[in-house]
Amino acid sequence: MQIYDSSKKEKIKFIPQKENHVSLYVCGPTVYDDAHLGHARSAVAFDLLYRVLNANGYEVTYVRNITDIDDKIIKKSKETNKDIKEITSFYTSRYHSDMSRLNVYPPTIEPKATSSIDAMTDMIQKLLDKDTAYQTSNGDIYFDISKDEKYLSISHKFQNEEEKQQRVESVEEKRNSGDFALWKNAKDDEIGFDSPFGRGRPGWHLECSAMIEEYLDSKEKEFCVDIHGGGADLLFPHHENEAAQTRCAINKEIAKYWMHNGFVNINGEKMSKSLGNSFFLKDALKEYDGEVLRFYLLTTHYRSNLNFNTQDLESSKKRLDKLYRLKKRIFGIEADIKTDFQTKLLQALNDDLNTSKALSLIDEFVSSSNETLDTPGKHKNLKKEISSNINYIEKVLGFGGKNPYEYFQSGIDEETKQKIQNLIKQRDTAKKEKNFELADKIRDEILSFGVSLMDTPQGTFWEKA
RNA sequence: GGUGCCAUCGCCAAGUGGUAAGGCCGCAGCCUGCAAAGCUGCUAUCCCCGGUUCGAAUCCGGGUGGCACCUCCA
Repeated sequence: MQIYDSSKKEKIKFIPQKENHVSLYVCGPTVYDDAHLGHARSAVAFDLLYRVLNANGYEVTYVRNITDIDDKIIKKSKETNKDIKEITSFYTSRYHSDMSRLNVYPPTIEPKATSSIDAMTDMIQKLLDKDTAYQTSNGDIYFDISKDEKYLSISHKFQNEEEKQQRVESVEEKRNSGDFALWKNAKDDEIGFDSPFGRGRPGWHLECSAMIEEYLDSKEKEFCVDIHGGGADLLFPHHENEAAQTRCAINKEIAKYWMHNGFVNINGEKMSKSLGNSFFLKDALKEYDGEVLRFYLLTTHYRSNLNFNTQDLESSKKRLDKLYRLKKRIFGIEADIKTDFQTKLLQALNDDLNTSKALSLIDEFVSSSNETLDTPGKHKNLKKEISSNINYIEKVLGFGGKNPYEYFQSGIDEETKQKIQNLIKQRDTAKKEKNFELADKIRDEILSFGVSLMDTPQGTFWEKA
């Protein structure tokens, strides 16, 4: 496999530290609201990586955290007058159900920040002991970036002398303007955890370093994890700070490879809460099947930005529809045959997850399969190959696994389905009697349910339009 | 202001030195009672200007335009 390392800024051969085993850590969501498409993009991108690693025969330990203590959560708690725990458990389960709609596998381990407080305070203690961290008079603890010689080596952010010496007025006791909080002292009524340094809560960057050490660190190896991933906006300062903490606390680099996914843009601008242009995944899921959204998110290479628009989403739906129509044609046939197509598909994905290439291979596979199926004959072998290929597509790309009839009829209630079936029978009768005028009239009626009809030698089928 | 990414057909999008994949849309045809679905065919010289090279969308230099990070952010 080749992957693009966003810290080295080049595509390089992927070699895990342990043979046949990969440790993967991805920054997960802060659970204070529903997930938007951007969260979905990141989850889908790394789910794809997870699947492709598996397809290459690696055993993968995949950790994705849940940030369940944070200023935004506290804010939400105050606004809604709800307990923090209530908010975080609610949005965690919402996140899980949204992601499962997108066929995103659960990670191997999904630790919560609040469950790793001890690991975090241990790390802070190590940093305090080395004077790489310091406590201010109000009880907050900061990381001193000047103590880390390799600071900025991950993001390559340039900081000039002026900037380095510049003090942020609000925190006068900070040694360097770039110093970041490891521990925030709890004010009177705020939520807090007891620690050797007083009651408080951890800084955001700290949890990933602590969790990686707790769950993934291969002690005897050079790097804590093989791959560390997240959204491109996390490269700086989040990942830079994580790396600094780990480097200074336990004297090793946190990750061998860094991978960052691009954004979902709306009208050319990054989708974000603060810009007010985000929309919830759950709303998109009302209109489109989760697999359509997943397919759409995969049309653009994970590192590029994806400019959201419904025209392209529609185009993705049509491409996925075609795969499912092919699946209908071989319905009932199950097989597991190795094919050239599968090799090519994996090859494309092994090249830094080239999904555009992979998807184009699928289009060609669907088209050529249909072409052959259109010629007279039983095509028994071909059908087995098609079935195997679709199963493989589901395995590595995460779509195409549904029952094709259910896929096309999802969102239509039973009563309507029954009505449609009855009308189809009436139309069949009219057709047999060559009463095409009536048949067409009935078809118009059926179409008004928002479905389309197709007459085949096997009978008349309908699909949600 | 500092740092970085990007610019390929109406739309989406691969290709990163050897003569432009694929999809959507559109047009024509086959099939069909008519449709739908499916199939076939047709549609670009790669933002601009220089340079390197036998050869560049691909490398270098200079423009222009867009976006991101530097503050919470997938």
